[in-house]
Amino acid sequence: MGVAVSVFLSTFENKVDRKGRVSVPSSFRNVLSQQKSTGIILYPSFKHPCLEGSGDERIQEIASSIDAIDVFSDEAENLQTILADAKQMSVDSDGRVILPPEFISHAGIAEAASFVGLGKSFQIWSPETFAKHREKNRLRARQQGATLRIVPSSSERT
Amino acid sequence: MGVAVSVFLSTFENKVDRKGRVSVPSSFRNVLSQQKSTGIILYPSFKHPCLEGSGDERIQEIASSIDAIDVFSDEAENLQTILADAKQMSVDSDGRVILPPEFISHAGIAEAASFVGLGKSFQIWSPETFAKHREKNRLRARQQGATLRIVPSSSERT
DNA sequence: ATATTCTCCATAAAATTCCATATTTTACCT
DNA sequence: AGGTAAAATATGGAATTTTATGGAGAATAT
Repeated sequence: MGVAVSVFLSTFENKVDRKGRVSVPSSFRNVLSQQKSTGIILYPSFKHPCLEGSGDERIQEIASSIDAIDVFSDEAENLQTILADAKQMSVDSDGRVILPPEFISHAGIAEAASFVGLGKSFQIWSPETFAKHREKNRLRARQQGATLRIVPSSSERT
Repeated sequence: MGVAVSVFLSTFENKVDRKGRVSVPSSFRNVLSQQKSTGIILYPSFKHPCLEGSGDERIQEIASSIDAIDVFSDEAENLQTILADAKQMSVDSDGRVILPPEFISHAGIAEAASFVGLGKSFQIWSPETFAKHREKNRLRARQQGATLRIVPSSSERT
């Protein structure tokens, strides 16, 4: 396996069996193991009908972010909601996770699930729903294209 | 091989076999290895029917850029679209990459692919499509009188 | 005991590595 | 400069490994 970049990248569609099992894309598993994550954290997105996922160190960052902001702000409540709804899922020896029923219905997932890489985190969508979402985004990105401002990373990595 | 320049330069046309494999021009591979890239990042262009390519440190920059801005902004989602569509492809021991089916159809590639050097990055086109694109660009440049301001690159990374 | 969850195994499909060869480029020698 | 040998490149195909996925059996809890 090529020495994968340490970010969640690209989109993969995998089947969900009747037990709610679905394979985590192998490249995602590589990122997770590089992050030394034992499992993955999942929580329903409050902006979209999808699930947000990440290695378990990411949730630490979210937790710290809460302390850094006004306790009674909307943002604080949003973040607290994340923690309240988040679940730690284990990845089995075959590289699969089990999506809990609440999560499946929140994302409207049926036969299959799309794992969407977003860098430091990823999302899980119903493939059909994601297709629409992606179209919308691509259209807007094309119009705003010029605003894709890339920060020249001055030495990332640890 | 001449003292390799550190930018992607010139245009090369190579054949695509039925598995989607295509040789990366050797001069491009030199640039990549100089950047210490293990593979290349590819994603479909917003603007054109072609693929954008670069060394894989670029994706690191995009991922960091997302963290630098408001997570829920349009801009963040624009950048995320790139990550969701991007793929890291490894260059095999024979210097080839595999173009995934979605990419091939986005660029309308069939028998062959043109690698077009753009300096810091490159594009991959269907040769026929690129020929037309090139003509159009030439024409417009002639009409508008292309101007180019050179930025005196003060120490261009190592 | 029964239902639910977790492990383990089997297989098909897909991706990756390896090998062979033709063509081109570069180096070297006379 | 010309010619030849050596190296590098591009390209096709085969073999091997990895991944995804379905199902059966073991463990656990109710």
